[in-house]
Amino acid sequence: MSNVDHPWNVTPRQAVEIQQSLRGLIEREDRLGPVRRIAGVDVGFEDEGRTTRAAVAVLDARSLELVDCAIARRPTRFPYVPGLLSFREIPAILDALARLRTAPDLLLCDGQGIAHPRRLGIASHLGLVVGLPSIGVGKTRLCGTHGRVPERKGAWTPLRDGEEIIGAVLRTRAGVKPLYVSIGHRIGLDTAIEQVLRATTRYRLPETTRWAHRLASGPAAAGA
DNA sequence: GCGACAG
DNA sequence: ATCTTGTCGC
Repeated sequence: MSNVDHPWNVTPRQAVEIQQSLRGLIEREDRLGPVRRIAGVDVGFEDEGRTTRAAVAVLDARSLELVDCAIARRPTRFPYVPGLLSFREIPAILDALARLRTAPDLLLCDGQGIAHPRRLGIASHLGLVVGLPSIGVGKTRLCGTHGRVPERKGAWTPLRDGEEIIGAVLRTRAGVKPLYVSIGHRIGLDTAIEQVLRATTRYRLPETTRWAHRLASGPAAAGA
């Protein structure tokens, strides 16, 4: 479990420096064992943003049934800055992960993986810190360009930044806005797309994300 | 200088 | 992210 350790109580400027020092550690090819349990990770806010609530939902990769979950709250101490999302949300996510009783084999995060200006979006950063394979599943684009995506479910178009392919714009359901899938850590793009589709049933978002989102933004009673 | 800008 | 009801369409 090759973790990485660095401070979280930093300034936006220092955060950028940390990203530059970690980008080279991201592994863009498959390096994962059997994927039996997949986890959805998401964050919500309470008290007008003063409290960050992170949630993790572990699902059986085959049945997509919830097998474990955890929630954690902590005061918000980093602002929302495009490109620095991980510094705002990861601290609370680490608390939630520590509360799990069942370890997941793969992480699906809300937000980008390497489809990021410095190739270290929240999914990549989290995967690196916890030492687990991860995938970035964003609902909207942070950077990169792409052509139109065929309407059929499963169709996708590469997301590019110059000559580099930084992700895939994937249609998880016909007729709705596509998802931005990118390598997080220890997984190749093809496998990432495959895993996202495998976790998606009849909705636009994969079940992992739907579970994590309802746990992170649902009634305050959830998990309290 | 003028946009763009994950959650 | 969050504030918020109804409504158009398959």
